[in-house]
Amino acid sequence: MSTSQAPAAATSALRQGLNSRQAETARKLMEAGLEELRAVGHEALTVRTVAQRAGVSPATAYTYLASKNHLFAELFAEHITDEEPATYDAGASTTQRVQQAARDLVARIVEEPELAAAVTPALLGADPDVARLRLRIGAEFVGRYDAALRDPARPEVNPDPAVLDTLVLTLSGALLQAGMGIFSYDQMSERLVAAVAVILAGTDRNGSA
Amino acid sequence: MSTSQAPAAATSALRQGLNSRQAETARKLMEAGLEELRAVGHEALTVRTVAQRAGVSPATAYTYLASKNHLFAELFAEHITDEEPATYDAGASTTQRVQQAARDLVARIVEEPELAAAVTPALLGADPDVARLRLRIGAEFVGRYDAALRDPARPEVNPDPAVLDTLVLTLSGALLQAGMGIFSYDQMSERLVAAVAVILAGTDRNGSA
DNA sequence: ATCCTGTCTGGACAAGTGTCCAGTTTCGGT
DNA sequence: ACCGAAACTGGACACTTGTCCAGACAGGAT
Repeated sequence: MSTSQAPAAATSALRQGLNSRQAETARKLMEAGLEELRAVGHEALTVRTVAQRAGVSPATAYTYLASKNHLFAELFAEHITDEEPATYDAGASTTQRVQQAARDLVARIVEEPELAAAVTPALLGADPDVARLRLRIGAEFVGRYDAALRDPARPEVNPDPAVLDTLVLTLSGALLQAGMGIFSYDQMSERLVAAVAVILAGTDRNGSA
Repeated sequence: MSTSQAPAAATSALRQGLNSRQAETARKLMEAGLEELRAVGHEALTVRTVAQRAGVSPATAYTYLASKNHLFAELFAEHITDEEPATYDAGASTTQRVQQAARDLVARIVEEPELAAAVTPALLGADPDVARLRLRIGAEFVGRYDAALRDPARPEVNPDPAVLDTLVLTLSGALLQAGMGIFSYDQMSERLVAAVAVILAGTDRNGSA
């Protein structure tokens, strides 16, 4: 009865309601997780090896990380979120802006190829921790395309939701197909840029390839 | 030295180069797999429970099924492939034909919701068996959209590959998002139909919403 | 009827995953 | 300097997954 293992909520928010000591442990685990991922890939990585690299016992690691998948989702969400928003050339057409957004996003993802490979299966899990992160990641995608779709001259008018949905669907699809190895993450960029051109061909009238 | 466990290739084609006895065992396993999937869902299903339901030892099951994921991929490929090709109304626009194709595909998928939920994560695995099936499934998707895109009056002219790619990306994306629980498989149909309208808005000139 | 080839069985096995708990360390407050 | 609460440790645990092998079994050819 002298312990209370779980920080804050039992299986929740890695970065919420942690005191400084816990925050430090969590940070070490995240960093070790990314290093381990780069070093051995997502297949070989286990929560225990991450714990070891972080200089922490497996039991401790499990109080912060519900699972391997949770770690991957957390790392990916952080990676994709930690980027300054793009600024678009004033003269760019909608198509050009959205294509830029797609390229930026893919570039960011490709920076950590192992993470990209790890996250797609991870996000499909049923863990509540993962579910929360899925929403955050999805929101980030929507936010980026939404921003790119807005006319710089009139940023208050909302983009067509059907177009936005379709763009996000192609992005998810590209992520899935790259995750499956149907095409490389390098080719992903071209595919998405082409898809953007197709999708906006009916809407945007000055800039589709 | 008295055995040769693996049928044909060590870890390959479930339906190729099997003699009648093996084919019978394989069939029993596939049927039992689908029943088990319906009964307990893909989380609880294990190769061992499928073996038991099929009246076969676990060791035998493992000579046909490399893994749970392999089973799911095999079942899904069979399910999606075993359907008579749609016929389209002669007067239908390209958009209408493609929307019909999307609806048919989703309808087919929704027939076995547990299978749909199981297959998305399964297809992301690295097993060679799964990789083979991924290609077959992908080809089926492409084939259906390709057929729907062709003008019934001039079926020999190939559809724009960029449009075809984009359609397949949205389909994969919808599958992924439904697999993640972002929307239900019921909503999937609407989303895809809307996406088709957006994608073909620039191309097809008589039938987009 | 017998043999031979190949399929199937039963059970043991190693490896990995997440849980649990009793005990130790750390650190802030008094 | 001490005390108590909270974080961490080490190790055992139950469970699942896929592999392996020696032997039992069936079915067709001779």
